Amino acid sequence: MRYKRSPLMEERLADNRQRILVAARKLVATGGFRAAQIAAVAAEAGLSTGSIYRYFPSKSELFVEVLGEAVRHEVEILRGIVKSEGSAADRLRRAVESFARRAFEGPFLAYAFIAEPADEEVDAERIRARREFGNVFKTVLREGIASGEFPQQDADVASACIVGAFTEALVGPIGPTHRGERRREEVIETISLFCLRAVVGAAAAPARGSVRR
Amino acid sequence: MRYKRSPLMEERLADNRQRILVAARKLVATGGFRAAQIAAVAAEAGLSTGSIYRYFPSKSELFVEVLGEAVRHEVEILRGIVKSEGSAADRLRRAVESFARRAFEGPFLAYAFIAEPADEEVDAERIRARREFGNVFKTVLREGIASGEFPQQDADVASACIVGAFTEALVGPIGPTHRGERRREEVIETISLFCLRAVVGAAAAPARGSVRR
DNA sequence: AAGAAAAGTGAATCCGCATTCATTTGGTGA
DNA sequence: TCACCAAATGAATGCGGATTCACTTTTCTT
Repeated sequence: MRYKRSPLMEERLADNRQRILVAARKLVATGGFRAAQIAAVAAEAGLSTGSIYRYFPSKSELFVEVLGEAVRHEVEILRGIVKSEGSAADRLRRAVESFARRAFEGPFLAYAFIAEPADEEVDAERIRARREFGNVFKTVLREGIASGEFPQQDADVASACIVGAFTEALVGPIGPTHRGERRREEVIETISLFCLRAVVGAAAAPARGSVRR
Repeated sequence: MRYKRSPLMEERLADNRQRILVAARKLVATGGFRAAQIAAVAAEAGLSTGSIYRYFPSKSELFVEVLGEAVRHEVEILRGIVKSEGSAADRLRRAVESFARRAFEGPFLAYAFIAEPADEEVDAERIRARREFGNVFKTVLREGIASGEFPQQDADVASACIVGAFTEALVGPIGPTHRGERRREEVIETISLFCLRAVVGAAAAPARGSVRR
């Protein structure tokens, strides 16, 4: 009779797969893509290099999945904020702040996903990711424009600008130079205000209990 | 007696060096870093692979110089605009527009320099480049803030945001997807208005004879 | 418990390129 | 013109890693 995987086995396999993904993410988060060779991933996951290929057809596909997972998670959070209650401006600000804050928490991972050189396929995925982020912001933008809260503007371009703006501002502190912890909230606020003003077209009051000066 | 290079020879050597740089730039502009192997550069420059190493110690250094040259040129132009007459807002807008317009003209080169994966050293140079661009914008920002034309804000972060904003907005149209020629001026204007509003904190009128709608 | 098939292993391959180097080519000074 | 040295050449080498595969171990079926 044909071989059949027991549920236990099934689970162990799924577990291995997951462990590989986690190991890969961890390596990227720690030392960037450069540190994430297959051999290293295998060691981290407690498997042999050969085994990796039993779960993923190639290194690229593995990392595309790692990136994809992270992005899906991030987008979910942002979507949640965007769909929540409040003015378009407020939701936009909260989304930017939320993203920035998380980027500060996992700097290397963020850096790798935002800016570190990688191979073609992974890079294509990164571009897709940026587009997805952009789309989330585009949603709020459109709502704000429709409601008259924001002035008329090309939402595609403007949302790309938003993504670019906080991305770049974050890579500075995130990448080589680490600004001190103290400045962190200040940077986050500057970024979100920047985006807000850009879109609103007027000095947006810091609003609720945000950190000042 | 000791060997001495004739002026003619001297010139030919300098010429070769220059031709290598041009060849390298051309290849990057055409097919990105991926297409710019030493062998290809050599062929394009009409030399052998070995000869390249007579002029540059390594591939990385060659491309660092290529990038550096391009950046120096760009920064010069931007500096010129920043130092020209006019309100801070106007100079800022013109600088952004100028940069964006040139990026549209040489899309691949811009893409490669802005976003394409490359090796560590080249990438470090790219980061330096972004910082330089940022510094230019920081200058206007500071002036505008000092004069009260712009509201108080962290010029470091804000200038990074500006660079990031137009960079990202350009890589979209520049990279994989090419929006039609028609949208070009529109995109440029959206970008510069975005940056302007972000910094000024108020809807800035399109001013002079800029393209509308 | 034996045989069959899957899963796991890691040393050996393979590959793409940068880099080198033994030769050849061609300026340079006497 | 000769002897010599710099410059140019491009085939051969070296290298970092991904990928493979012959072999071992584990799991499943009867």
